[in-house]
Amino acid sequence: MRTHDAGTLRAADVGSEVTLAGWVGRRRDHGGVIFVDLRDASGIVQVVLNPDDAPASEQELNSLRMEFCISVSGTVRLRPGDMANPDLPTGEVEVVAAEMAVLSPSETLPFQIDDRTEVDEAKRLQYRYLDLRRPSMTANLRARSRTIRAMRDVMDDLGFMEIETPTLIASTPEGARDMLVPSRLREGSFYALPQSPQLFKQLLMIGGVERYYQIARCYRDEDLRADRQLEFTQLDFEGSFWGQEDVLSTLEEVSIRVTKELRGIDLDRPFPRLTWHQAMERYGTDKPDIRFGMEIHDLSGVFAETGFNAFSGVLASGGSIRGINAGPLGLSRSGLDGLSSRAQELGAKGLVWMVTEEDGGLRSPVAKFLSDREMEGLVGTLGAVPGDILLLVADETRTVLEILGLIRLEVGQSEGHDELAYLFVVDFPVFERNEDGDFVALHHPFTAPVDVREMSENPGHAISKAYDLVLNGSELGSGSVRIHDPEVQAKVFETLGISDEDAERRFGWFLEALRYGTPPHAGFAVGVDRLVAILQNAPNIREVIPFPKTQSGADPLTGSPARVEDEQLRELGIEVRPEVRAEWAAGESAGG
RNA sequence: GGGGGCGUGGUGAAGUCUGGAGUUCACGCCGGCCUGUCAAGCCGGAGGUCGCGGGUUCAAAUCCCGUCGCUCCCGCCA
Repeated sequence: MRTHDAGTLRAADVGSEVTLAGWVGRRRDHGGVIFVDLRDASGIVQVVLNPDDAPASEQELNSLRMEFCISVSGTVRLRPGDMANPDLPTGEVEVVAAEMAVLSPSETLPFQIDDRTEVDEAKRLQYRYLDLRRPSMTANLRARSRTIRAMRDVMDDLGFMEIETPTLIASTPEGARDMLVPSRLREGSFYALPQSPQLFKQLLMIGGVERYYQIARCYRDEDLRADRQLEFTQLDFEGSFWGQEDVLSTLEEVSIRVTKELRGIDLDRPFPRLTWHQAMERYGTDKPDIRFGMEIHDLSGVFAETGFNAFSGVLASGGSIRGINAGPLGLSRSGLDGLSSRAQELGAKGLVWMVTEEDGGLRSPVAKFLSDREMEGLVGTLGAVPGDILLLVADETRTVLEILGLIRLEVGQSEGHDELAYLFVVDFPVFERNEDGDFVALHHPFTAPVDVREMSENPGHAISKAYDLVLNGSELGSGSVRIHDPEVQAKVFETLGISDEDAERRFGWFLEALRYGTPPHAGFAVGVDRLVAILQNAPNIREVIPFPKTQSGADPLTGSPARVEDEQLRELGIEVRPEVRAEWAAGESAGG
């Protein structure tokens, strides 16, 4: 149907007879000659429709509109005179049409297909097939494809085998909510869609596979965010006779190859590393953006003897005072007060700002409560120079770090991702406490502790062989050395408060599998959507997912999720509660 | 579950704070002119219950209450 791709034509093609097909990007009708920007997946080339050449009937030529799908046969020639368009890769040439045919006309578009205007996202999703014609979306899809191919190339080079694991699995009520799928053959029972292939890839290790990977679709039924969808894609891999360094080095390989592919730059290795504890202390988060400094400093020593009640009270109750040097932010008094109220929104009692003066003194609403020695200590600890703005929070240490971590991002983080800062965070704790004070696994309960005895005796401080890959403040993925000893696995369940009975019921099959000569193994999962989004400078992962869901989990194009026929429910042994049906009825009568 | 932002011809925006005729700008659409433009240009035209419902008022896009949708964030995401 065609001989060439529109976007590939160059001066070297001059004189060629070509047949192209694609869409009318723009039409410039001069009454006589008509110029059409013909767009296909490869790009754009200018087509000249001259009525003197009678490429089609006059009526057909005049009927051409945006996004008509057409085919054109003609000759490639250099553009005459100085009419080359340097903004187009094909700008030196044009195709003079001898024949033009409308393959498929288009109705007037619901929105313009154009990267310059930002159309309401619900509208874009409703007409996603049109949205995908926009050059930025085409570029994102291509980048995603190249990313996944580069990942497969790396994994193949390293001797990994690609294996598919099931997506209809048993629910293990731990962690995120499972997406459930009712079983017809066993009424009243449900499959779960996997949150990750975790247990299956461990079974593959026990099965002697040694090196597995998969581009795996994963599902978590939790609230959506800019970087979270109900379903998402991970590069999931696992290796036997492997430790942490094998995994991290593989991750470097993958990141370097993908970054080279999409950005054309060579990353240095090894990637920087922080322990979880360092990350929390210096950045107030386990996924620091290290493209900029503004590190958190402990100022409790500076204020040990302070007469400022707000600070001394916090210290007396075991909290701490910490701060960042935000540099010369260029904020007004009201802007600074805005930061204070933002900190309060985030859960701090307050945030104190100080501006460093030319004479080394500090201007601040609380300056009058501070001694000269305290001010000197502040300026010294935070390395402040005149004009620098210092932001302090006093509270329970955990709160202080969290708030300063968030404020640091709000005042310091740059908008896009021109610069890339990959980082490994290692030495995560095995457990954290939930709101009830019970231990829960910070990573997942199959993660190996560094020291089993330490884990039993002092679970709150035990370190695990778990690690994260972070890029520009985003968690790209997590992994760990897994437990291969059933005794250790049982101890972890015990510490988590899972009884032997419970563990046997939920994971008995897995504990049994561990007893048959399980090799030591370790692995990781990289979030493909997040990685591509960052490398493409996209504001959220929906931009790199062809058909994403809205924040309420809906697809405006196909109407999912949707109700089903009562007959379907009956077959599954499922009933919709009467109050839900009442809501449906109310919603239908209320309308819009 | 909670907090913030947004919703105005087909699209994007201004107008909303401080109520006074559906006003304005750009794109698109329809018609006309135009044979070298490339976000083509010029002239003319059509097109909107200002998301929806209620309230206040002589008067509501504008103020108040509720609701729906989209979005960002907190919770949640082993």
